[in-house]
Amino acid sequence: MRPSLNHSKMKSELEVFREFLEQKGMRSTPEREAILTEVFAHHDHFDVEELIMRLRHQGLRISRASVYRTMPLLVESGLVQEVFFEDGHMHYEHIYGHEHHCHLRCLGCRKIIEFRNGAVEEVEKRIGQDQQFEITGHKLEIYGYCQACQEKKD
Amino acid sequence: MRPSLNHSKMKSELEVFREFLEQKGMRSTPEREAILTEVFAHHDHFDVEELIMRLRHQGLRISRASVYRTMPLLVESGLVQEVFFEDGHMHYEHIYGHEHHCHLRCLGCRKIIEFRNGAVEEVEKRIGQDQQFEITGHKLEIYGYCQACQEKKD
DNA sequence: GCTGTGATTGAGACTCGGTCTCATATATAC
DNA sequence: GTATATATGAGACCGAGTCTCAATCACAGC
Ligand SMILES: [Mn+2]
Ligand SMILES: [Mn+2]
Ligand SMILES: [Zn+2]
Ligand SMILES: [Zn+2]
Repeated sequence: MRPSLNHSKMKSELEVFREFLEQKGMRSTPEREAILTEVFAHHDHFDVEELIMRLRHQGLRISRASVYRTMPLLVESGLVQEVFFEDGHMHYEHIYGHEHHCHLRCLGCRKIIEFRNGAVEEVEKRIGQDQQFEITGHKLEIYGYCQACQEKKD
Repeated sequence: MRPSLNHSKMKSELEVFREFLEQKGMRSTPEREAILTEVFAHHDHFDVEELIMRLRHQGLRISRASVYRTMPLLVESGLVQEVFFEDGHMHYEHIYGHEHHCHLRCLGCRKIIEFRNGAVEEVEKRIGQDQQFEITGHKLEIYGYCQACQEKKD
């Protein structure tokens, strides 16, 4: 599942990113735009190493440092989010143009299943009121074993 | 909030840990038990560095390696859980003897508020059925700004 | 279009959380 | 008590991510 929103009247991610950079007094560069493009070229949960490899595969030699420098910008602009920390490094996904979703993770094979659920938004709202917090978001991960991995355990 | 369960007929964490180690063919050692004791001596979200400092403060010189080796055992035994990854390292809390809770985090001052909520358990159960997963747990974090930090932003 | 200037890039040094190695020490079974 | 397999500690090592600095480049102003 990767439900997309109706894109008809949305800005492109490139437009959003350019405006974000401009409004921060930062420059739009070929490196930053190539990274953005590559991030939106795949629908998956990736890490920086994979991203660099994909860029290389496109013939683009963008330095590690630039990729690492760009990730926080993509996150701050709201185009991308950190999904989870696994195997000693962070994993990301692009979110612009997609409905909010949570993750179900198999502890056996590490498969990830995405799901949407309104109840969590309710909880979020109520806790925000209770605690006088201005809520900006949430992350729900459910852990368990997929059917295949349950059978493997016998 | 750190709601405790009724401890009257519960095993102590030390008993649980000893049984866990025995059943894994591992040995109970003064180092492991001192680490366990220190972890249960404070109700907070700590990192390994803090834990080592606390042990030092008790006059105990347990090596970094031993502490790092013991953490996964505490997690695997269900006595402790990883709470979140922040500032480049993992944070933990002891959970044995405490009801499950989730975390509300202020992105301004990094204050953490714990809360309990039954709705998440419902979601967990339903998603497990839908996806044929055997669920073992979940982690819900809500992000936002506490009242003080909202005011600071003006 | 050209220029000037401050932002950006890339190479590689560096940091630091966490792991591994191996010699020494010790818990436990007999 | 002894044997032996497991655990510890010191420090080397690893790898994700950051920092430095010289060279490059985007873009505002002419
Ligand atoms: Mn996802
Ligand atoms: Mn907690
Ligand atoms: Zn699985
Ligand atoms: Zn705050």
